[in-house]
Amino acid sequence: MARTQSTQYPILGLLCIKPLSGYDLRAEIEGTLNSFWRESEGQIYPTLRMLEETGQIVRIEGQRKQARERQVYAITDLGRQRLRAWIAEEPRMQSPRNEFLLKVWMMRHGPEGAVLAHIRQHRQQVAIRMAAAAELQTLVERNRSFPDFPVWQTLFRYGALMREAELAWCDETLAALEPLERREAKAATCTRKGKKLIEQR
Amino acid sequence: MARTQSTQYPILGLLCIKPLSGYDLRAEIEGTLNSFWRESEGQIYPTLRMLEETGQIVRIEGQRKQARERQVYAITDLGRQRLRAWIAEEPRMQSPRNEFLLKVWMMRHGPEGAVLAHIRQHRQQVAIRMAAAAELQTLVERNRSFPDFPVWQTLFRYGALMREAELAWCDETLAALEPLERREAKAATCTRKGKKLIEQR
DNA sequence: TGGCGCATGTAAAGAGTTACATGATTCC
DNA sequence: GGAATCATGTAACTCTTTACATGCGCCA
Repeated sequence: MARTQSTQYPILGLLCIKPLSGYDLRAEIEGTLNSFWRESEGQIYPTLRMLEETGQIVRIEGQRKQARERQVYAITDLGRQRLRAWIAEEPRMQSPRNEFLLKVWMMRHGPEGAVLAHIRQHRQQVAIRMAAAAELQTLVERNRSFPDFPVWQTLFRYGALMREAELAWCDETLAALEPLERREAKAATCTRKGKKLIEQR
Repeated sequence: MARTQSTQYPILGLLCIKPLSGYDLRAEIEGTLNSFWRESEGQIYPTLRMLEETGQIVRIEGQRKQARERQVYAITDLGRQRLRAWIAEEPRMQSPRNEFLLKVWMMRHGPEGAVLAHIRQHRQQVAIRMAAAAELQTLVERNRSFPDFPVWQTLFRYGALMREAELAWCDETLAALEPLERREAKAATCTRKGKKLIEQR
């Protein structure tokens, strides 16, 4: 048995705000939840069908008569109930799988400077996300009166704190490891030269 | 097509340090990589076999004659080469899937106080991990002369920075949301009473 | 002799990714 | 008429999880 499916919950959560189509859901997850949730295309439509079959959502627009007609779904009381129960459960901690840090950990087994380049690029990507988040936040600021506004604020804050910490780490680490790698690169070059000489004998 | 398998790389990385058995690998990943990598039990042994078949590791102890005999593996030049190539590739960013933050985002759709309780528990777990990391760090401090020591230091630092930010966020958020939820709980109680009266009519 | 830790493995099932196929509508 | 965007969906594949099976050696 694999773990239980989690795709359904962000869908139910979004439908709590207002009825949406599969396409909308995808855009919404991509656009506003993307800092802490991702959903792959091939997962949304089957999940919508499952949720409809189990009575947690209903189709309120589009009868699937015409092909590719826009289907809009709304959450039902049962759906709201299920979501409520899930929220109350203790969240399963995402066991992390961070390729970036794994590569940092192994940096001495990779080509010279490769991981330092990864760190520099990571720093840049974080900076870009930071700017994007700031932009999104100013957009959301207009809905100050929305009841979810305070919670959204805390999530922006979460992202900001993490990204700040990440940037600080990148700077620290580059400062600490760049001179080190340069020194080792020199040493390695010497060794290689030495080896070559020996092999040439 | 799913993404390419990543289990093999932490295994190769650990075997770069010294030869290990499947059991050791599991313990090592659980014990020292656990802040940024996880590996499920059922994945290690099949991966070891695959790596052996493709010549990236070799068995240097245990002939599989006796059942359940300890099998120790060492990395080969080919394995080292493959690992090197993988490290040089740009790391794929982990698209996040954070149930905890998803529940925070939906907190108004869950039972009163449930998510605040999650946040309090989260804070506690982070504090525990913080202490565990500090302990591990003092242990590692003894190997100052080890060539990987500077890199390990930066990884400890990464964990410390993230956990600090996480704790700060928990405190901030609890301070911001606790009074809010109390106020809303009161309002909701009034509403419910009102509804009941109406239904009793 | 019975329990615990070391140790290696297998099987089933489902979750999730990727890539592709198809068609409607809008706008130039 | 054609390109871009909106929109729904399927198929193949494989990774990962979970739970279980097996057996050795130690030691109280």
